[in-house]
Amino acid sequence: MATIYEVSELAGVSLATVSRVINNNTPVRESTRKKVLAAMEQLGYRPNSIAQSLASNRSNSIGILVSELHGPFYGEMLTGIEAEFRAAGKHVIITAGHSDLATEQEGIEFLKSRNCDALILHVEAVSDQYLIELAAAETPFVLLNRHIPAIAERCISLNNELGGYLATQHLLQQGHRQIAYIAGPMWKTDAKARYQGHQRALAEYQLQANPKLFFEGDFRETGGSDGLSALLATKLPFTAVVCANDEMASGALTAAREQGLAVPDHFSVVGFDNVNFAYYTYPKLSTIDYPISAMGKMAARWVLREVYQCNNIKVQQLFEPHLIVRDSVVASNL
Amino acid sequence: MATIYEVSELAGVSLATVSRVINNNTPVRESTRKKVLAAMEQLGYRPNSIAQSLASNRSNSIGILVSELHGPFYGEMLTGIEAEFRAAGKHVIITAGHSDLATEQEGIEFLKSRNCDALILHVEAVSDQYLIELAAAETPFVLLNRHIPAIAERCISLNNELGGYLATQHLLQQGHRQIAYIAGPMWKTDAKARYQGHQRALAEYQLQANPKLFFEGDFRETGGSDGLSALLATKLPFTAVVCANDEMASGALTAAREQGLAVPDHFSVVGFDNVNFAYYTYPKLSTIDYPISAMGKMAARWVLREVYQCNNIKVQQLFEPHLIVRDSVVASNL
DNA sequence: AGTATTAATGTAAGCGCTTTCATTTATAGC
DNA sequence: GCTATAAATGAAAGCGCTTACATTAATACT
Repeated sequence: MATIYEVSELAGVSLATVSRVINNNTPVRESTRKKVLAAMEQLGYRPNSIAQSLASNRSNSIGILVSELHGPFYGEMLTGIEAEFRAAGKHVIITAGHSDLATEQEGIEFLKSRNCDALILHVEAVSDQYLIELAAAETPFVLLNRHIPAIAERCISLNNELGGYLATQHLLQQGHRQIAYIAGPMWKTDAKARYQGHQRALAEYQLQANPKLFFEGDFRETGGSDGLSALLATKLPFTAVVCANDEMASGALTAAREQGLAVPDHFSVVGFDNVNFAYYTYPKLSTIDYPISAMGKMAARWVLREVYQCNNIKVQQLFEPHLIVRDSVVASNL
Repeated sequence: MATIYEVSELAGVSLATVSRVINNNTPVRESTRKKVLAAMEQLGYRPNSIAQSLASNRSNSIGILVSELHGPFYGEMLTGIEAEFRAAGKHVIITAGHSDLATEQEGIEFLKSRNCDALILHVEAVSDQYLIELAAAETPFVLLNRHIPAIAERCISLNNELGGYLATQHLLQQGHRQIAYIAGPMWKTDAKARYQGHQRALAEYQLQANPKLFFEGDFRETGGSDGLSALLATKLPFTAVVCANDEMASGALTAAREQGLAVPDHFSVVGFDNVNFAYYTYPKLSTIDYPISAMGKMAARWVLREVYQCNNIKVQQLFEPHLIVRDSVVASNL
């Protein structure tokens, strides 16, 4: 593979001149430029981005650390981010942290060691303190779906509490009073905040969450189907279930069907996230819209503005969820 | 950030000795090693993988080019690959080609320029010739879900024709004779092969595909719902629909429901891929299992064997699909 | 034509590491 | 203690590019 040395020899110019043509950032006489470009073409020369990165301490790439690579939520997040950067001529380097402390830290180190110009971090296990210290280091990063007040300027997040509130408020407005809840893992900030919103909505109707109608799930379909089975096993009556995400809601729908119960005839169901398949469940799922693709784009724009000085970009950092009413909720007939 | 120069000064040894400790591949006296490790710890030294890559012409990373970042198919593929490499201490660099010729070529160039030790390519737009020429170059790569005879040793693929055959054979065995077909984009090799299998199964029953009961979809839900609407609009009777993938099957299920038709009561439906949500559709989808996660792992193992000399690894290159019978097919009552 | 100023280009030294070959140190045998 | 051999370590030259500063060439003005 030809190097800049061979191009400079063939074109009859210096290394610096070839580099100026590659980067097109300082003046080069047009006739000289043509000579250099012809030499590159003839030699099939491609700049070595590893050497460029070492020499310039830049890499024109952004590292993205997500919890998982599968599932509609992450797919939409990554698609939103990658589309924004592709339009800006940047590449992304994606790695997964699997909600595990050591793996998340290794992922961050890997991306730093690749000399990424910036990181987009969707991390759950590393501590706030770790991220505050990382913010004091050189590589800029933006946090997706997590809010840390000490570094608020680097956070793109959703008001999860409001989302939990809207889900339950919708059911209360439909007359429901006995509402079950299938939560995400409660060590997760977003799972906790959604439940807090649920409790706030109940409090407005002088109601309290019944701990016997609460199941701590895992944000997966199996968490939803296990959760519904557990709730039914209590024999306690309920007319609605709030699930802390759509995947568990989907699992709950399947479990209900398997036990011969019709949604929303027997009870209503609300999810959270509005991921793509929510439209295709049967019945179509009422849910809380989580604009993750838009948030992903916004994280990308934050990087373009802060790191690449694209100064005419506006960045929204706090997102508000809103209710999507489909077919899985009906008025309570009690 | 400390460099190898500062470590060598603090430890009182040469650069080469520090490098030997970093790589742990040539002898270093134990007392020397301890001195160097202590210096690294004190300085918070982290090797710069950009410089390592330039100096050694290796990167300990594998580039993966997939068509999309969203959707269950790609999520499972990426998860399978990444899990295998994470177990081997390697990192992956993921980029998307979006089934577009220029974007796929840019993606390959990007991954090559990152000095990836190998590439895993799920590409659809670049030509066989392009890939044959790439095979003659330095960077090793393995193709996922594509078979090119000239470079067969680098291909991990599924027998798509057999999959199409099994889907239709199942319906024929259930007594169906009027079978509609919603295809993928027919320029795609896998879409074409699946339809060829469909035709082969029909031929065994002295039947021919009815061009009026054929719709060319796009492998997306909308292709399935549009396809079903188009098929119903023909007013021609059919008792079953084969969809060339599960996402279109899901769209077909939804479109049927929207037109007040019950699956499988009104007609049966078979999909292809067996992606995760096929289990959660209503009714549960009969489909053709496409072991994409296993194939992803196999591609990773190919790289570990061919590039990293992990010689006790067996690699299966041709995968056979098989039928998954769930609830969306019943016997034809004609 | 000469001089001053500006534009274009060249020189050379890294960037942070690896690795080959040379040198030094340690060890074994007599 | 001396010599031969082996082990450990050091010196130095890149890997492919960028870029600061110096030099050369071009241009404008008198």
